[in-house]
Amino acid sequence: MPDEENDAAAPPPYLAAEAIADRLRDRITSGALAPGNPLRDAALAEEFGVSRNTLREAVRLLVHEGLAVHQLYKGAAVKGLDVADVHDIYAARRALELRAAEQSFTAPQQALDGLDRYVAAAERAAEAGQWNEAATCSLDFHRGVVHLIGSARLDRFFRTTVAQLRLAFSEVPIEAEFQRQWVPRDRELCDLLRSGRRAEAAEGLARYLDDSERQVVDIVRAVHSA
Amino acid sequence: MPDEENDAAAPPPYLAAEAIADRLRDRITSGALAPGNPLRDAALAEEFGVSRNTLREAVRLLVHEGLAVHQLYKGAAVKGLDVADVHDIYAARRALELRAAEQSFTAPQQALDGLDRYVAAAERAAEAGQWNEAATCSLDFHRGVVHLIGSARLDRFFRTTVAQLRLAFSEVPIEAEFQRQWVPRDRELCDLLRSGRRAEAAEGLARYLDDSERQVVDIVRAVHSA
DNA sequence: TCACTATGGATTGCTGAACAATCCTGAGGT
DNA sequence: ACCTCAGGATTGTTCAGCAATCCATAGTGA
Repeated sequence: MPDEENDAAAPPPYLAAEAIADRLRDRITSGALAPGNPLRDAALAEEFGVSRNTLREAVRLLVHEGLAVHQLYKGAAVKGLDVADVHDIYAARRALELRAAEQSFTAPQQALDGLDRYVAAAERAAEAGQWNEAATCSLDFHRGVVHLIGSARLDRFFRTTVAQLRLAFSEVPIEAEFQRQWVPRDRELCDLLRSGRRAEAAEGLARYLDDSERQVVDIVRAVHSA
Repeated sequence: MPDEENDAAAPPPYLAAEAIADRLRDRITSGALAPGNPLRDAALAEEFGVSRNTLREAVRLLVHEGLAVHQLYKGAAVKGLDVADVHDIYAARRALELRAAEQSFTAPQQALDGLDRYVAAAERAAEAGQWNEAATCSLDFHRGVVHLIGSARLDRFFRTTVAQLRLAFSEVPIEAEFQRQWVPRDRELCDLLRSGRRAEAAEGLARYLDDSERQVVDIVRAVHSA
C-alpha cells in the first residue's frame, strides 16, 4: 500500500502553506467564505492550527491565484468579481477555447474522445439534480478543450481563471433551470469536436460563450446592486 | 514634492517581499543568477538585509512565476528550461499570438498603430548594437500583440511566460547574428497587422514562431549537453 | 447639529531567535 | 569497493514581539 492518502493528519507531503491554501480555496469556492470576506490571519491561523506566518503564505498564494485581493496594511479579502473582471475572463476564455477548437484537427482522435467522459459525467450529475457537480463537470469539459492546445502552462492558467469565475456564483443560490441549459450544449459541442466539424464547433462555442458571459454579467450586476 | 521616488531606501510603497522578488528577478533575467543556481535563504536574506522569512516569501513568488523551482527540504533554485518547457511555452505563444492576429480586425486602428512604437524601439536598439535591449523590445512587441485580445489576465500570463523563455538565453552569450534576424521580421508582422492583412500576418507569425522555437530548442539542447 | 481631531485598540508587516526534520558530506569500518 | 552512520548544513515551521498603519469611537470647537 504505497503512498497512503490520509489527507488530514499526514505529515507534509508538501508545504504546510499549500495545504492551508487548499483548505481555504475549498471554503472560497464552496461559498463558505463569500466575496468581500476579510481573511484575518490571526483568527485563521489559530483555527487551522498553524502559525500566523504560514497562514500568511497561504493567503499570498490565493492572492496570486486571483481568488483574494490584497491591500497594504489592510490585509486580504475574498475577491469579488465586477463586470470588468467577467469581460476580462471571457476574453481569455474565447481566446483559448476558440483557438483550441480551431486547431482541434491536430489533436489525436483519442484526445477528442476523452472529452466525452466529462460531458457524460455532467449529464449524469444533471439527471441526478446535482447542479453544483454538473457545473464542475462542465468546466472540466472546457478545461479538456483547452488541454487540446497542449500547453501545461495554459492549462494551469485556465484552471485558475475558471476558479475565479466561480466566485460569481458563490453568492447566489444555484438555480436548477439556470444550469440545466448548459449540459446539452456541452454535449453538442463535444460531438461536433469529435466528428471533426471544427468550424461548426467554433461557431457553437462562440455562441455558448456569449450566452454564458451574459448570464454571469447579469449575476454580477444583481449581486453588486444588492 | 509629494511622493518621492528614491527607490532604494523608500518606505514600502508595496510589500517588502515583492521588492526583494523584483531584485531577484532582475538577477535571474540578467543572467547574474544562472539556471540551476540554488537560492539559499540564509545567505540571500543577509545580503538583501531582510529577514529569512521575508526572503522566503519573495522566493515563493518567483516559484509561482515559474522562474524558480522548489523541492521539499531542498529549497529553491533558478529554473532551467528543458526541451519540453520550450515546446510548452511555444504552444502557448502560438495559441495566444495567432489568436490575437486572427481577431486583430476587432481592435481599434489606434491599438494596432501603437505596436509600431515597440518595433521602432527594437530597430533603434538593433542599429546601436544593443542586442539585449533589442530582444526586450521585440518581446514587448509580441506582448502588445497579445494585448489586442483584451484580457489583462492573459497579458500577465504572457508576460511571465516570456520571462521564463529568457531563462534559455541567460546561459549563452547573446550573438549578434543570432538576434539580428528577428527585428526585420517583427517589422514585417507589425506592418501586416496595421494594414489589416491579418491572414498574411497570421501566416508570417506562425513561421516566425516555428523558426524561433527551433532556435531556442537548439540553445537548450546545447546547454543541456554541455 | 455638524465638521474636525485625536486617541486607543486592533490588525498588519516584518524581525529575530529557536527547534525539528531532512539532506548532504565525508570518515570510518568491513 | 561498498555500506553505515555521525555531524554539519539547510530547510520548514513556530513563537514572541515591535513598528506602522488602519479603524472606530469619543471628544472638541464652531
